[in-house]
Amino acid sequence: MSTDREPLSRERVVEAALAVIDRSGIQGCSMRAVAGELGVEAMSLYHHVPGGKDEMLDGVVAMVQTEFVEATDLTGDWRADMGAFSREYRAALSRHPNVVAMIAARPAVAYRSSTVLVGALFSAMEDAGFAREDALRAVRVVSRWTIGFTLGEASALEDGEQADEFDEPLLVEVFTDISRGEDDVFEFGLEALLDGLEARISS
Amino acid sequence: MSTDREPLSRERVVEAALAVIDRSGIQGCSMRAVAGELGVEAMSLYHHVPGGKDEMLDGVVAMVQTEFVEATDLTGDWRADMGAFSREYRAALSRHPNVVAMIAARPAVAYRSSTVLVGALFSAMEDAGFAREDALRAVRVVSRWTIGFTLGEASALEDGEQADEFDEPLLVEVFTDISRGEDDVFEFGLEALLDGLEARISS
DNA sequence: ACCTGAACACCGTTCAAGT
DNA sequence: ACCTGAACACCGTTCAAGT
Repeated sequence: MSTDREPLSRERVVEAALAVIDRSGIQGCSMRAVAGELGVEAMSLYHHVPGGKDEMLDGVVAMVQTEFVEATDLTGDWRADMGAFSREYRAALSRHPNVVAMIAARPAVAYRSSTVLVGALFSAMEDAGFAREDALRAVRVVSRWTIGFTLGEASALEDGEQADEFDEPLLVEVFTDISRGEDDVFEFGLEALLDGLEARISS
Repeated sequence: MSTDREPLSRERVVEAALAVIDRSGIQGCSMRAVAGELGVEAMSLYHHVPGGKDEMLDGVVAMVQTEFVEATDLTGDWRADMGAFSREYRAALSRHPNVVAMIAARPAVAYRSSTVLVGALFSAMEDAGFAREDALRAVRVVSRWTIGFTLGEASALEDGEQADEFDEPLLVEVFTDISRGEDDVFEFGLEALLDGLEARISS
């Protein structure tokens, strides 16, 4: 009721865009649909997002990224913190599966929104004896791994229960496995990666 | 000259679509553009790709995937083969950077096109003493890692030399590092991951 | 200042019609 | 059998006009 008359703002536009994307995917996120969500005409949006659709989608990425950054508590222990980084990242992306592909395609926006977190991770890793160069590489490796994992996860989910469609027994096994234990595979991969990184501590 | 009169076929349509995507991105890959590439009207495509644009894009993913599968020589040594899998995958995706995001969003098509390869990898890993369950997990972890890495790489490239745009010194460092050594970071991450997996051999 | 109607140059896709 | 013209219901975006 009263919210109907709330004035438009950049934040409200971006929020509405995220709501539309969560509900109907990126395909369904037209300027007209976002405007409809706000009870307004499409052309009104351009006053609050002058850069048009691109700027609006950048805003959505930044918003999801902020959600994850704020949920992540750091302890100063590099291994615990890198794990928290990856797990909270995956959790935020799982809440917005349709946004994952957008984040992957907008690394600049993503990095910008998580500077503080990444900076703290660097410190923890250097304290633990990593070379600065390796700390830089490790953060990129883990964050890309997390995005790649969550992306595959989100798409496999979307593809649905195709497992029994395949005539190849191996594929049936792979896809059955996929739909059964995403959490297990995530933890398996994350721990393997962290083990491999730990072996690279140089001091 | 003579190719102008070659009859249309599913394969020629998919080839043309890949050419358009490589040149102008997914955005630029309209049915009209692909038809133009073939000197034909948009509506003609539907006779060879009855499923429309979606089926055409599935075909593009399968074609790039096949390119990578055929380039990958296996030795029977799990670690060498897993490395070859990841490196050749990255190489094929780097040749078609605009296709990476499409592959990530179509895991079913991707798996279907690489069954033989994945099957051989499983055997090699079981021979090396991995539990079957861990071999399944490892293949998914490495393939998603490779996609995630290449995706970030392709997008960072596209974003261009934004490094000096940032006011935050940490971001400048991260982005400078990004544009300098993608190969180094890839090898660093891949070896760390393989080390972590190797530690999980159970026999 | 903030919103909008009409218009422009595009989309993917259908369907009846041409050869 | 294979290709196409015209048409439909959509896009993102601009711009002049309304309040």
